[in-house]
Amino acid sequence: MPKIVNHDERREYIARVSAEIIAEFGLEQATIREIAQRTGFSKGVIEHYFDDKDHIIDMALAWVNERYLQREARLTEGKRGLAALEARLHNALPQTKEAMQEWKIRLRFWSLAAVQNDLHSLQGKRLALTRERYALDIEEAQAMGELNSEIDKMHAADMLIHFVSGISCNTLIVPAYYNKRYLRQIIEDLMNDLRRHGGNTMLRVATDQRALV
Amino acid sequence: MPKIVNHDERREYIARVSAEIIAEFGLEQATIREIAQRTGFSKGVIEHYFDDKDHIIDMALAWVNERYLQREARLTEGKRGLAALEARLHNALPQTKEAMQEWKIRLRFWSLAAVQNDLHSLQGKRLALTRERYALDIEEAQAMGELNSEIDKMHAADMLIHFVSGISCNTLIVPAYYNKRYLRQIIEDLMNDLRRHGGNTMLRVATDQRALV
Amino acid sequence: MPKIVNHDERREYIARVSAEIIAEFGLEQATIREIAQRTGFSKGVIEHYFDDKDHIIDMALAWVNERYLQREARLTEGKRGLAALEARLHNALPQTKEAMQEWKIRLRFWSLAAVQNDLHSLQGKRLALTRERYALDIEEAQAMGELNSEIDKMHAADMLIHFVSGISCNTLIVPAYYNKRYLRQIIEDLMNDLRRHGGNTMLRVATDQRALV
Amino acid sequence: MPKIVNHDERREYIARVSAEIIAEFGLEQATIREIAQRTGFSKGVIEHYFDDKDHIIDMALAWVNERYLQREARLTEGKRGLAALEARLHNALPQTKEAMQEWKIRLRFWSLAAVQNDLHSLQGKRLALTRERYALDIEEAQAMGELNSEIDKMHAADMLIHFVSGISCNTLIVPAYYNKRYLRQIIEDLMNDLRRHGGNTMLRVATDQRALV
DNA sequence: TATGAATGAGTCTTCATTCAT
DNA sequence: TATGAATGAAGACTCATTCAT
Repeated sequence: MPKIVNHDERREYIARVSAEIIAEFGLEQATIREIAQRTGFSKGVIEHYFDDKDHIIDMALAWVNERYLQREARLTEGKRGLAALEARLHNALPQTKEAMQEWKIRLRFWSLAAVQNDLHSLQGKRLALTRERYALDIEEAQAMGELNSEIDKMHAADMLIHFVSGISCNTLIVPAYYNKRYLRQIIEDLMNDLRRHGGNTMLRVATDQRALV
Repeated sequence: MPKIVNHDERREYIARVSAEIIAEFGLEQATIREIAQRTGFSKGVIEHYFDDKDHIIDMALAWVNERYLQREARLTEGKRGLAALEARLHNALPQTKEAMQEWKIRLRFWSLAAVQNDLHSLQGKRLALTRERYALDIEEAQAMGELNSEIDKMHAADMLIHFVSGISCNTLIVPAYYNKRYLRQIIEDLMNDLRRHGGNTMLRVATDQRALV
Repeated sequence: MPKIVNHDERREYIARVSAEIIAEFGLEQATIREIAQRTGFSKGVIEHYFDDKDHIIDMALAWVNERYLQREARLTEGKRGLAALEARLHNALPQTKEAMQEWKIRLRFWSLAAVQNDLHSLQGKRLALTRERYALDIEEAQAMGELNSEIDKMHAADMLIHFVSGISCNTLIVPAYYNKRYLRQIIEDLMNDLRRHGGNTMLRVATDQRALV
Repeated sequence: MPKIVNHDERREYIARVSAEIIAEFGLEQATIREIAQRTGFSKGVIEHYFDDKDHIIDMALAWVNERYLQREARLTEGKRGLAALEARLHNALPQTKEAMQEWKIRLRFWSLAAVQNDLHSLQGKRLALTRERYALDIEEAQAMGELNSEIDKMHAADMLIHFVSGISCNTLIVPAYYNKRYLRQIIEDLMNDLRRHGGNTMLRVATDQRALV
């Protein structure tokens, strides 16, 4: 009998290492050789667990998304309405090494999806799921009287997503400017605005703040 | 007597073609051979005008940004305050083939900058310039009484940039969902909100609207 | 207590499956992995019964030849002279799925033997045996008065073998042209010629000649 | 200006060397690296002149066929009827190093075509052309009174092709048995038979038959 | 100034084979 | 006896870059 290996575990491990390489050096550097070296396996082993390079890359992205979702689930556990929304935002923005890593990978795949139409449907599904989660928070917040009930939850969810996407992208490319304090403050402002004015203003949130940078 | 050629013109031409390839097929497909073929020049000529491949790519990005800025200048000419801001937003969002192309390239470079720290300063400068232009519109709008004077112009400009970045990214990867009508509506909503409430609400903007998609 | 397995049976089974793969997809596709998958055995088992890949391939060819010979024996049973010869020809030509398969494999090994001198002796022996069987039919036909006794049986056998080889090769590579009806007709013509003219023809040409080899 | 290179010439050279490798060691050994080494070019040069490996192999086969045809044209020049046919047969059979080489390559491609249906049409065309050339000789021989006019020229041509194919295959795999003397004798016998009996034999069998195809 | 010939490093992928379990 | 994990060599192919002409 051969050595017993947990395939899923190993696949996950390889996917994780691949994700790390992508986040640290870029997709181009995530060669099979590099992955083999960093995992400590030989090239053949990598092939053993994955059909081809694309498969590895897909799994790396899936792994990152999965980690992101699990963290979100953990952080929002027991929370509802604005509290859940706040946790969700904190989890999404690149405030930690992990989230930063996720955004680097996500951004790389976005740039891929931008020129490969066959990826639109996959990205569309992922986005729709995220929108649903945000919308649910808003809906609950409305039910709990935390938010103005006139707000269109789907649209608001979309706005939040755009916001999160934009901030995160800009944080990645100019991290010195949009630092952790900035991100924390943004979320705090946003939540304060939502709590105090029921979802008014967004643009005004920073008026009573000191310089951020 | 050597043939007279306009170096800058040729350089620009090559940069433009490179940008087109990147936007259409991705950075990976923008090989020197492909660029040579599409421009009609030989590989040697390409090299003659550029140090190496990175140089070509840099110029392609610069060319795209230049085109974007010139278009913005043209569209905002004679406008001030919210009118200028509106023109700026219209110009930025991927509503046209050109803007779409620009975002595809921009996104690709962001994903590069996300893993190459040496690009941060360049991107930071570009971002700062954009922020300035937005902030100036806001300042003028405040001076003209169009906007609440309590608004922090730099922060508001940042918020707008995040917004624009996020919407544009999402449009690129799920263009069927975030279509042109959606983009137009978003800008209209935003401007209405700014005009009516002096910069309140953002999240509420869509409550009195029909479904967007 | 070890599991009891019939080694020869298993070896034959593996050889048969390998032969099928070779006939259907070519020798290159007959990888150990593919053979393992098709047989349902693990790669290790395959190796256990065969020294290496060459061994498998050799056995596949041997298996095909064995099947061919057994079918010939069955079809010629109780027949002598021209009747036996006719059955032999029918059995050899690629008129059935099986014979077609055999020729595909044979052809592949011929192309191997053509560049590997160490295979000449093996192929020479196989050919000699075939020549013997054909020659025996001719000898019996002569004894029975079916064929002109002046015919050199070895030479005639050779001619028939060349004929069969050539027709079969051409049938493999242009099956639409040399279809089953064509093959049937060829054999019929040949037998008619032999029966009517006693082989005064192609087969007789060498009768007044010295030994050739 | 770069070095001027005659592309066709170089392509032909590479094709020739590839053909030599195939004939000497087999198709599998005709790797790009080997071809590069034997031609004295680098791997990149090979790529420069050919789209991919298949292209090289195709050209190698084409080159061999071309050489064969040109030699045939040279040898049959000024000849008609049976004289031309005899020259054609002499040219085809593997009596020389060159012809031997050609058959090795031809055989390898036949074994490929046997399992790749997409090659049937190509092989069919080549075969048809050969059949035409043989048929023309026969037609002229009939016109000149050398051959029985009842002979169906297309069928006779086919028979000759089968014969040539079969003899050549067998010569390749058992060259010690079917040596040059054997081949020479075979042709002599065949021609004698045709001259003396007007082809009342093998070639005539189908005359009183319906169309076969 | 311009060409494209030439190079060789690097990529993914396939595979026979070995071997620990 | 049996499994499949692991290895590493070798294949085709792509590409930026160099350089003679």
